[in-house]
Amino acid sequence: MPATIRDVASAAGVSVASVSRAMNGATNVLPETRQRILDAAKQLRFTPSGAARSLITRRTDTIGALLPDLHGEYFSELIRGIDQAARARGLHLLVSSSHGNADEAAAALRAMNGRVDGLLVMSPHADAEFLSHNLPGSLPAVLINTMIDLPGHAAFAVDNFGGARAMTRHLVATGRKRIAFIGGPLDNREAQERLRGYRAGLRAGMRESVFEGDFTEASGASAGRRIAQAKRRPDAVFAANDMMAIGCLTALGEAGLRVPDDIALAGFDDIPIARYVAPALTTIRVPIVALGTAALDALVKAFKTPPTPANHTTVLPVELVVRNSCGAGPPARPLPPGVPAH
Amino acid sequence: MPATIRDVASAAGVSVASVSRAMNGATNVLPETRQRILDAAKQLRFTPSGAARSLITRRTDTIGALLPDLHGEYFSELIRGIDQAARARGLHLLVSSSHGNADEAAAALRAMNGRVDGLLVMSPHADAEFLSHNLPGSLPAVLINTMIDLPGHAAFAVDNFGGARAMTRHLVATGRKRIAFIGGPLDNREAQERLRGYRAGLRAGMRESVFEGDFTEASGASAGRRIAQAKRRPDAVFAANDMMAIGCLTALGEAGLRVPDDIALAGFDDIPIARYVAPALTTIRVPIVALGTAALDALVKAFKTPPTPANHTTVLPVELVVRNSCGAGPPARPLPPGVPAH
DNA sequence: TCCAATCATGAAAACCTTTTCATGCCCGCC
DNA sequence: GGCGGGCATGAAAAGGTTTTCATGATTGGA
Repeated sequence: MPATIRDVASAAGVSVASVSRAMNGATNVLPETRQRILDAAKQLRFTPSGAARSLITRRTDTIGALLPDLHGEYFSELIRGIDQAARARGLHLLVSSSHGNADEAAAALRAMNGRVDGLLVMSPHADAEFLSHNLPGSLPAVLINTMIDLPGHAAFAVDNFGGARAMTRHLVATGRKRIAFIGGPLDNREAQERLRGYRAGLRAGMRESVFEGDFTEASGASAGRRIAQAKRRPDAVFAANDMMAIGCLTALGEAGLRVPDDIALAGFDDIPIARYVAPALTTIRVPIVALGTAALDALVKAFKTPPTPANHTTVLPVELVVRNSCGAGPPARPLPPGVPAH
Repeated sequence: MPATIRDVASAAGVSVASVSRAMNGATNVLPETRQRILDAAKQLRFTPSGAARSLITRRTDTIGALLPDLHGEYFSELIRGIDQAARARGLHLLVSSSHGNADEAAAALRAMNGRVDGLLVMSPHADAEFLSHNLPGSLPAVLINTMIDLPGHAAFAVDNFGGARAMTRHLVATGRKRIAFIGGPLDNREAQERLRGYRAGLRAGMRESVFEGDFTEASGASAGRRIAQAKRRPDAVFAANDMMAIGCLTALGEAGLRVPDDIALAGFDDIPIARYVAPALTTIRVPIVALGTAALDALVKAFKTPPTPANHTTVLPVELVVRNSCGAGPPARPLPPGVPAH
């Protein structure tokens, strides 16, 4: 039985309208009356109900984020970007994660209606039809990391194809002959693009060699073990994301292979941890934080100007970051501490 | 202008009550009527307004989490634990982060009222008075990582003192003579406890040596530089959290010091990255994920049984994890890949 | 001195849903 | 054949706030 605005009104001997005015800082209330109201409110520990308020206001000051997952360095960074931009605008964040199947995702989408002013959707396996069916009508939404063209919705993605091609070409250019690829989930659009980039980056005549993975460290380790035992062992491994590369790194080390001397290794994403592993991971830098802030900014913009029927999908550029794991790293880099100078 | 329940009702030629019943799966509606209603709802893309619904229902199926920050490995893990438990119960997560000052935190707390069924509060600098003043009355709340005793609220914390003491004792036991400590923010309760534990772990006669830090990697690096140049250089550094230890590791390496040969290094938290740095970081394992799930579980329990006036604060045990950065790591551990066997 | 205008305040509608209670129908049973 | 009971449905209240409109008082000017 929390105190309501009525309780405050009767305690202060005024009408609910005056309480509302006083609480919201309207000017047209006598200073003396306002003080009486504020005192009563404090005494009763009154806090306006967000539900009631946003029912009438039609504003929640909250944006919803539908993400495939909430943990791990990638999403941590993404949320950081979103949160940063949201806080700058005084918006709250309602997060919803991990929708294995479409029904769950649809339910989550529905549950958001009326609790948020807009939606940030990153759903790697959702297609255009699913979204256009399940996105609550008239709720602004911005799509993240999907190549879907959904008229009326802004979308942001990173250049997965270009990045993977650049990395593959880099490995080719540094003399690697047999480049293996550890892929992501088959139904994941980003993973598909990266695989496509890998293929495009191979030199004519090179044989592709794709190992299965699912973006987890464990799957990278498993692929790494298979790679270490391959009859004709690759001299380079390109993992579709950093976590798999790190798993692979461990597995290769345990198999007695030296990175990068025996085998080069590269990842994708440039999550913070990539700099810290030994050897430091060559990877493709994805502007994860910027992705989050850009998406939120676009969403806020959509609040003001109703989205044009033409969709606008922005592809953020990525960047090749060469470190030591591919053998082409800057020799000037100081040795990792703890490693004998030898 | 989203469709409301009224639109659906008139489209299907029934009353709003029937629509509500049909949408919520009540049994007492004729199959034929239900189908007509569901069709109309789908056609109009009707989604019930969460605000209106939770206004009358007095349930939001959402829990609010007030955290000091959202990014970084520590919070990523914490959120993971919370999200895991929340999803298992079909609850949503409204997160709010980074409240530099008390006013912001109070505002965030107020904004949650009426939008959540319960609160998870981790606010390292909030004291009991602040909380008892600003926690919306009658909203169940669970406190995380605070030693505050707030009657009627469950609280969870980790054994910061015991962990820090154990680590210090371990360094002492492995023969370190001059152990420096890099502290966290002065107003942070956890940091205070860890400092206290460090002091308690030193052997009588050992001089304490505390360097300033703020839990960030940069502050750890800065402390590391000062340590490397100290006139009587410590032979061990115990950082109050892993990120500072990692910053320190880099700084020590750049100063030409070898870890652990020249100087031992230890952290606190055992965030995932601690295993990957070279040398792997000796640290205190904090059950971060368990902390999150336990807190959420306790909150859900508080929904059912009104909290007893007696408060119940649970201290989770921590564990010493010895790796290579303190020179006492298991020699059996395979060399990090890429490091010449030498 | 009177009228108009300004201003603080209150009454009530509106937001959208759930739920209780009433109504009317049909069926089965005595 | 009449009556009670079960059942589908509708009308209306409730939930807590904001906001519009009306009201009454006070002030300033003519």
